[in-house]
Amino acid sequence: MRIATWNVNSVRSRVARIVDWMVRADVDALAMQEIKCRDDQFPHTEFERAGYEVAVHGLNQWNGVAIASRVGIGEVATAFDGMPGFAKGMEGPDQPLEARAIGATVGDGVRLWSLYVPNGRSLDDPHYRYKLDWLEALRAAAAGWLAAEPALPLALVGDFNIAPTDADNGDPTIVPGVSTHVSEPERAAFSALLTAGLADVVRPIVPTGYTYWDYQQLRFPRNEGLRIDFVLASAALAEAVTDAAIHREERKGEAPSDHVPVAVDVDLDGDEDDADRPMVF
DNA sequence: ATGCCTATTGCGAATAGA
Repeated sequence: MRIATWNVNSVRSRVARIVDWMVRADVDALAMQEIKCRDDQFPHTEFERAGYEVAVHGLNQWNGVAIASRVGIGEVATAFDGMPGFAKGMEGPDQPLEARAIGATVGDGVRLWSLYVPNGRSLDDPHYRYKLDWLEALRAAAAGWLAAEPALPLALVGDFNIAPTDADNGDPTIVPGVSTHVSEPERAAFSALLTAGLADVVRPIVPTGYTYWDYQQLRFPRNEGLRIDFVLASAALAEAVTDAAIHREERKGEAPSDHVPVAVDVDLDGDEDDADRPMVF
């Protein structure tokens, strides 16, 4: 089974491009972030015509996540336990939840979460505290799932809005000590996910390369990007990974997202069916 | 060229992104 994650930066503005890629890249299940619409605005027909069922969690024009699958989709959840909310100018525990997480079981029992981690905005913004709290709640939830079922094939995928190492930051405007995405608390929060039993399964196979380039200042032609989109897998899933790719070519051409898809092949039943499927087209 | 920000709301300027 081939699973992928992609911050699409509005599903309505580039639905043809997204579905074309899914078909061309032979993707079985795609986790999307920043769909920027509600379920009733989502372009369901285009996905269905290509053979995908979609579970959507979108509240308004901001954020929004979805999972498209042609290998079944069930047990949909639109938040994880303990997930904090946020509203500008509000403090305290009653802030509304945003559409930043959707979980579903796809294929042969893979528990897939499409995650859009808060940006943080700046180190002194309340959104930054929210980002750290959100990540800690995610860690606690994932630790709970794995404690209950150590052999669970769990995938936490999406836009984590953190460049975990300096090698993941090629953008000269993102400065350690000044900018979000590279601060020590953010990197510690990411590292805590790994300690909780999740592994970045792309980096060992694709050791270099970014997943995001700002639209401004020729960031893509200059290759001044960030690696902030990840596939984090539990041990049971990580050992079944047979290939991975960052689809850099999706940053080219007409009206691209500022992020590119990241895809992983998993072979849970060990039959190596995917061994001869080309990863990049 | 892989090209100089982009999407949404709503009709223009604000918000958000990272």
